[in-house]
Amino acid sequence: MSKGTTLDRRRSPAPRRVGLLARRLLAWYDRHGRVLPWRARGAERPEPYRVWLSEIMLQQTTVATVGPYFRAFLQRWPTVADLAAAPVEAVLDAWAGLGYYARARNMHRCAQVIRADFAGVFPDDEARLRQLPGIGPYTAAAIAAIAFGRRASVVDGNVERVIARLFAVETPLPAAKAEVRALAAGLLPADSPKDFHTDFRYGDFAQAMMDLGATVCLPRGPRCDVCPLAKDCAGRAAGIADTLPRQAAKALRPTRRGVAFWIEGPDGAVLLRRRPPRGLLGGMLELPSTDWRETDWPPAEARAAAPVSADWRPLPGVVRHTFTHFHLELAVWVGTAAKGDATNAGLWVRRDQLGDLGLPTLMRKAVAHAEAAED
DNA sequence: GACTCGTGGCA
DNA sequence: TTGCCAAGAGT
Repeated sequence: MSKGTTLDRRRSPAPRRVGLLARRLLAWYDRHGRVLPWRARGAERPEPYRVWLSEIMLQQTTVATVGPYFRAFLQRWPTVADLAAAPVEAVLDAWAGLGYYARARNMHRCAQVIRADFAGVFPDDEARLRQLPGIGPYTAAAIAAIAFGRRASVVDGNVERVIARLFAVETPLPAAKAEVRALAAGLLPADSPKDFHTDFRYGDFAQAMMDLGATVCLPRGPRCDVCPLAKDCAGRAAGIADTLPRQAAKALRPTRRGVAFWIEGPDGAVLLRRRPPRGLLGGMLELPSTDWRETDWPPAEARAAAPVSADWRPLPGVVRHTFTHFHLELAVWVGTAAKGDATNAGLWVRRDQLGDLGLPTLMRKAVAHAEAAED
């Protein structure tokens, strides 16, 4: 391949080249695109509800993790109206373990807006989708393209990586985001007279870009030998593809500490409570706990923070869990209380029902820690 | 722009 | 063990 044929980040490729590149990518997608539970087969378009549900779940979450949750939600709430009618606590409990719980709260609000303001029908354009709770730039574009065939530039983490390599963008993220978005938009074939009812498969193009990033243009060890865009790739030509995209240095994660209370009632039930509706693990069930802070908890201070008074027995060891921006070391104290002592402190749950409750992963670890110590 | 916000898999 | 990363959004 002669020099000067790769893509140049300083200017958009010519329209003819855009069209050829896009069709080459679609041809690759038709052969190598993944079969996924929410993806329509052949030329049909998937239901907007399925696309929306999957896209919310897939935010910062792997395909393998989402699969079982997607199927469970679809079975339990087959339509957006069913989801809107559910109590938000039921949605949160079904979401337990998936993480980023604001997604579930916003998704539920979104369903209610769709029902109340849109007669239960998803809007079919990017701008109106963007106004809905939990739907940001990426998800609005993805739904518009995949569910409605609209011309929309869909840029997720995969596409950022593909674009940064394809155009050899050496500016570190996140500063490079605007440039990457513009370059990605430049790869969409030109507008047809109207921006829909065209022949071009904008939805498949978006999914092709993401599949390419997920299966070929890998974060480490890109498989340029099987990439349909290799001969266009400026990063590969420069020998720097595997070093892109560059990333700004990330902050260190501090360690926070707390004490969780395993409180048994006289009949062996355990006291749980629901966390405040916003913030970390917002709206989720938990073992009652002190705040989580970087300094230690002297026993007297932890006792004062407990929801009931009891003759506490600290368990050996700690539960370790890492969140996005801090590590947590959670000690567990065991005590007993009369149910009357804990009025309004939470809800009593039988031990054999703890497994069905929809606890976030940290709390599952804490429960396991306490139960292991009881044996 | 900088933070906040989960979890599991992998090198 | 540690850090990185994954179909980002809200504030």
